[in-house]
Amino acid sequence: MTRKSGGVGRSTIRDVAARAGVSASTVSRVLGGVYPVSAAARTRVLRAVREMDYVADARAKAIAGAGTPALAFVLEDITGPAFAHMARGVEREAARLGHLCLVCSTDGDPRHELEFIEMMRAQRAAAVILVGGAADTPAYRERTRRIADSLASAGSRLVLCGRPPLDPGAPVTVIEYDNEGGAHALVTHVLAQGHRRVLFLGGEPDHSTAQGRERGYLAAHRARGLEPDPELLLHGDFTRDCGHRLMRGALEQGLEFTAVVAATDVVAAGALTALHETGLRVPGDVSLAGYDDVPFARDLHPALTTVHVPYEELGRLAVGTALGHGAESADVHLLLGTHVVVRDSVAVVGG
Amino acid sequence: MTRKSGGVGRSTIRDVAARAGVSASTVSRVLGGVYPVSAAARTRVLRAVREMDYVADARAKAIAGAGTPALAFVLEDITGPAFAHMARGVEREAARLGHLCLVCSTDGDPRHELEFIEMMRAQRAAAVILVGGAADTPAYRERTRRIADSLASAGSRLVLCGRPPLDPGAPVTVIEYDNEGGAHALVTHVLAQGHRRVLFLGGEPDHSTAQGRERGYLAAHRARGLEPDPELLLHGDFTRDCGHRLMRGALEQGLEFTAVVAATDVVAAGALTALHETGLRVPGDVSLAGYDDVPFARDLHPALTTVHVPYEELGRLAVGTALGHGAESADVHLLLGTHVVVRDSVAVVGG
DNA sequence: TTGAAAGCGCTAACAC
DNA sequence: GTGTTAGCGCTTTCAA
Repeated sequence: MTRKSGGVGRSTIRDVAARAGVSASTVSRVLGGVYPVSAAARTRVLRAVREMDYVADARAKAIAGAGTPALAFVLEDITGPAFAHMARGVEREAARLGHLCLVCSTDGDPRHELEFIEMMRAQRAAAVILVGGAADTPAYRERTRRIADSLASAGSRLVLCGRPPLDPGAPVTVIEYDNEGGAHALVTHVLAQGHRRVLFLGGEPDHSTAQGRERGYLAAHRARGLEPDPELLLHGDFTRDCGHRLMRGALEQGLEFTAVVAATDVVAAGALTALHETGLRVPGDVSLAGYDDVPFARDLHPALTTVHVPYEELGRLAVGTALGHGAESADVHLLLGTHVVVRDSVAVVGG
Repeated sequence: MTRKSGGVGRSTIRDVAARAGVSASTVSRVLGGVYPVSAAARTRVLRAVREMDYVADARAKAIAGAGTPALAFVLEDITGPAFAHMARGVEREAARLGHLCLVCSTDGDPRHELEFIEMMRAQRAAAVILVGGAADTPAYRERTRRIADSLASAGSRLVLCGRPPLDPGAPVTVIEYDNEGGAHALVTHVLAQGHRRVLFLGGEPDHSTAQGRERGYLAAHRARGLEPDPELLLHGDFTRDCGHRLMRGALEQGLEFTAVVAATDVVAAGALTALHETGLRVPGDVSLAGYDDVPFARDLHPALTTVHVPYEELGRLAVGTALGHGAESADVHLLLGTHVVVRDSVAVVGG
């Protein structure tokens, strides 16, 4: 007796069939809503379904070739505001398209990342979306390329969302945003206020996001015929504490500067507090700018001048493009624009 | 010819078996790592697996009774800092225990919630975790009770994380934190600074979280023999804009108060900006407190006095307790403590 | 319109 | 040790 009869334990399509006095195929057809079924049978089946509170096992369905595959996304830390917004974009678009979402946090450990990707591959996810920047090294490219191939050969697809692209030919969808352009515009704005010694604060030096923004910082200087003092580049990570620590350090060392551009708004928040603690006025004594335009940026005091990044849109597009085409379609590479949001934390130098 | 031979499309355990010159069972045994297999066979199998980049289909595994079921969590909006921290707790603990996580955002719409829960039930998730407060109405209790029963009868389990509990006897795990106690302590602290007209700002009036905090606000007053003016209770929602709008409104109307306690830190952030815009000094002219102790609270200016809630722990416990026991185990109900974090935004009245 | 039967990819009980 | 066989819960031919 393999049949489980009682109320406990999920009921199967055969239980429903028995109760409705039809065959399993008929139940399947009713639930699928496709094939012709007599009104009488349909009614009896639906009643049985309701009475038993039956839901078809999605995994069995999937294995039998029906059902919509899940979407997977992997990020570093869901509590980061930028990550969270990309996640929201992914999640919303997936829901709109009827897909379930699998999610994993790596805490920045590439080994976890690999493990997770294996799991998602085992789940036969329609696509695996890697969210957020990474160290853009040869090792990264090789490892990620291998993941892309492996996913592709399993009928799935890799999507890089806000992450360094791979060498041409890799079966991958890339949705980026313009770190360099945004930083260029922002720093240009700062320089236009007369600042000449602008600190660049935070960000891991080999991280693609930090590098892009730093390139913009440099380019903006050079476009004005300026060559920034290398001492003004202070690296660390992307945390609030890093911004705080670096800022204090710079102040205590007596480093000279009139403005600071932080790698992210979160870093800027820490820096701002350090500035306040030192008794410096922003932007009276020193100007400060961030990057990301996270929600709390406008409630800092002064409201933070920053660069807006369409994070949610990024996530949405990642899903849309990944699902929108078969494996042989052209490999999409999108670059979304950013723009400066001028608020109150940057002022004319000496003003 | 049902066998797909080429490189495209996932390969099956039988493909691996054929390549290694063994039966499918042997492959299964090698991969499962349990049964005795000859070294020779094991080697050949592992080589084939590597060469074909094979990963067993987790869904087929699951359906055959092996594999670890996924965990599901449903929240309103992943970009809310409090939600995000609970999500992190859930996700980390799930990962530690080897479970995958399914995630859904409802945008606060109970219909979406129901839809999602159906999907998770179809996935045969080990547990469905509902994250975040809700309107605690009879309809809520009934609906949620039905969900709990339905999940239980399918061998899954409902977990309420930071959400109103159900009537006794419901097959549900509840992990709450002390909204009322935290608010009581916070408001007591504010009153101790001599404030007598304390605004309570934001939060949907029928939302369990807001209600709990409001109860604490009231209780703290009454414990001092004070009866707060009903006019000082300003309802809305949990957004930054609500805090901003409500605060401006109160100021423009000339409502009298010397301190404001916001329903959340996010609401407090909006209120703080409104205060600044009006030229009022905090805490010189008016004191301000929040609730949640989100990361940006200490980078507001002045740093925000608030109530710390162990959100991540909440999520972690939700997973742990849900998975830790069979269906017939005692129905856990935990209430986690909170504590006031005194920073700089509340001062002695008139100080 | 319907049921029986085969099959999806995997595991596990049962021989050999 | 290893292969054969019989499921897991579902969909989908194929006949009837």
